[in-house]
Amino acid sequence: MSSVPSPSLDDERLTTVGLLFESAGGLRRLFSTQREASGSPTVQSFDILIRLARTPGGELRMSDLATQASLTPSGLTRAVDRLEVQGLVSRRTCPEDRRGSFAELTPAGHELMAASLPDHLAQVELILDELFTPEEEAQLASALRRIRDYALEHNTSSAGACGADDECPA
Amino acid sequence: MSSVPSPSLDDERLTTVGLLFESAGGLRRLFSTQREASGSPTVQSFDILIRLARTPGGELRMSDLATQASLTPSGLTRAVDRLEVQGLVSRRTCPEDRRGSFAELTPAGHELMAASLPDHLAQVELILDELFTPEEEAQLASALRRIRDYALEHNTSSAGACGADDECPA
DNA sequence: ATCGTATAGTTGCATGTGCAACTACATGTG
DNA sequence: CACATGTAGTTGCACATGCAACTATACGAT
Repeated sequence: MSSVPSPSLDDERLTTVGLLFESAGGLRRLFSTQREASGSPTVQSFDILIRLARTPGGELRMSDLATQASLTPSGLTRAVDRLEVQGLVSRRTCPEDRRGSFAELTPAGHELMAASLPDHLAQVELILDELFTPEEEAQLASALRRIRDYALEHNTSSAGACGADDECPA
Repeated sequence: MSSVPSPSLDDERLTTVGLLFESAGGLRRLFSTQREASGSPTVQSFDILIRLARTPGGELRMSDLATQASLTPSGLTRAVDRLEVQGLVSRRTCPEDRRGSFAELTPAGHELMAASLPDHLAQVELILDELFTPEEEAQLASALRRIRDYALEHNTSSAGACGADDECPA
């Protein structure tokens, strides 16, 4: 009967990991449906735009942006292509390493973010403030940051281009 | 008072949300690369399989599985199609509601999970035990569960019918 | 009973994404 | 300097996913 001989199926850690995926996916969908109503760009596009907007200096290397957006270099190339066609982002060749490129918001991109961010921030605040106390939110952010940094460290071997954590706002 | 046009860009909550996406994406990639080495199914497939394996009774309605796997009904249909072709999952028509279907692991599916789970669990334990104390992990799980439940409650797929600019009062 | 509406799931089509191969530049070694 | 090796980013191709439209079943009203 008990064709499942592994009690490990009940392990709480598997639940935690499953919850991480579910919460991220669910939140993404939630943002997606709201965004759909306001005619704003897609969630993936918005994720890229907001990371550019939140970066001090306003520009990011393609590879860094790819990491932050959880995309492969190829996926990011295409995503930035689309944003460039829309006039929201522009590429700038890195002068010190001519292989590399920076992505930065155009004036139109900044405008769009300025127009979209209040709604988005309001929704985020509504959710987090309802679910968590400030301390709980800080603990959550800390825990997630540890997971992210672990993944960064163990994924593409050398990902240290970002210098310190604090340089990456998200 | 600064010249920054949108001070809201510095909001910590945006960072938290960004971390949620990054940590989930990073972890998914991490699992993906390890899984690639062991010749096991894709991460998306594995996510579906593990959720089936961990469900008491061993079967889930397609719609429930779609929600858990962060997929649309259409996406899940295709995913289960692939797993069915591989002989890992089978469909069973729900006797009480003939519109619905259950998905359940086949014997081969159970075998595969029994073979794959130890490695996966070991990796998960390695990560979580290194990053968190048991208390911290429980807090993290609790926080994520709240986010997931919030998203579940507010998504309902028909909520988009609100059409208003702000959030859905639903 | 019959109709109209709602729900579960599946398919056509378009798009986004990843992997592998490729180009362009950089860096180390003789 | 020439060459080999490594890195940043882009493209071809294949696949997975979402949206909208559709089928089949259930449920409620008259």
